[in-house]
Amino acid sequence: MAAVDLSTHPGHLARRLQQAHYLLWNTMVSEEITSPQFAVLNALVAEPGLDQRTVGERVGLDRSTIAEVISRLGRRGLLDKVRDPQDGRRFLLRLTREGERVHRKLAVRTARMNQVFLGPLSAEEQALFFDLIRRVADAAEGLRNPAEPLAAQP
Amino acid sequence: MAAVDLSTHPGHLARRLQQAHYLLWNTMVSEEITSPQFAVLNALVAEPGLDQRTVGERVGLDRSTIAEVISRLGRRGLLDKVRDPQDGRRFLLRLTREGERVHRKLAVRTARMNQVFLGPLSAEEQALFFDLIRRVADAAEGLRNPAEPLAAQP
DNA sequence: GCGAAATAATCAGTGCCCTGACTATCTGGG
DNA sequence: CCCAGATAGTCAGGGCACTGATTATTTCGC
Repeated sequence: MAAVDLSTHPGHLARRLQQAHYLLWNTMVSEEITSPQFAVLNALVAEPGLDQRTVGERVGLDRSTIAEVISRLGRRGLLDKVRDPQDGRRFLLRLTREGERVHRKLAVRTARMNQVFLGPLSAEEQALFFDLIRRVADAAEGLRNPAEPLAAQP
Repeated sequence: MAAVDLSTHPGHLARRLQQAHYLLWNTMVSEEITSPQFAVLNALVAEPGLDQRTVGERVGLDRSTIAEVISRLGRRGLLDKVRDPQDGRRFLLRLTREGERVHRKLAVRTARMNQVFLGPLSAEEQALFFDLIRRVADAAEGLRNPAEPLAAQP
């Protein structure tokens, strides 16, 4: 028997972490608006008028997924989509009043949820938690992107 | 503007971590077999003859999701499903020869991938990484499960 | 023995996530 | 000016993940 211990597999742990977060979000934040949807609302609060692709970049979603998320937010009346008059390929996105209201409400609840979620860790451990995950995720993303050269030699 | 910094939101980080892992898995381990599917193969190498629900428990998947994953592995001929003669509700699961072969092959590649994925961290940091994530995930799961009493008073 | 509660699995429905193919639009070189 | 290449968005297809409802089987209480 050559079975492996999954508790030392970062992918398995990442999946479990995300599932645990999903459940807590559902009970403490919202059953309607998901965490990725909130991330999109948040990006548009920070930078109103972004186009779809750029929002996806900001929150880390590919073009297909961001299209679905935005369509759902649009159906709920939380954002408006208008053609960019300067560039007919783009849609410019902007929150509605209701979208801003929902963002404010959920921002408060999200902060509370994060406290509960990270409750088992001390303040220093929380900082470490962020740092370690961020470094691993950034490095893995860097492996995909061709590592843009500092000065391109023509 | 009341936008929030997502890089201090554990849920957002967990999602990014999982996405990064997904991409690396795809390039370094397999495009056919996914990480959850490997987890199921691994559980059945450790304990052949488990039923569906128990496999789900071992790898952390609910009854619906585990059914899909098992159906896909069955279609690929990696496991067999037979009715439990003792209990007609259950299906007993067992890897085929091919299933065992695939598990062995992927176990090697997975170990290599984990080294690359965790490469940015020192050995102590890796241990910390596992510990912190596990504690957060365990605590959050515990919030759902009613915390079984040590001695049930009848 | 028999009917009610519990359990294993399935199904329908929703949402996230990716890839690869396609359409529409824009931009730049000849 | 016009077409080739780049870019924004959509669509089809596959897989993961959850809830709530349903079906089949077992088990427990009487």
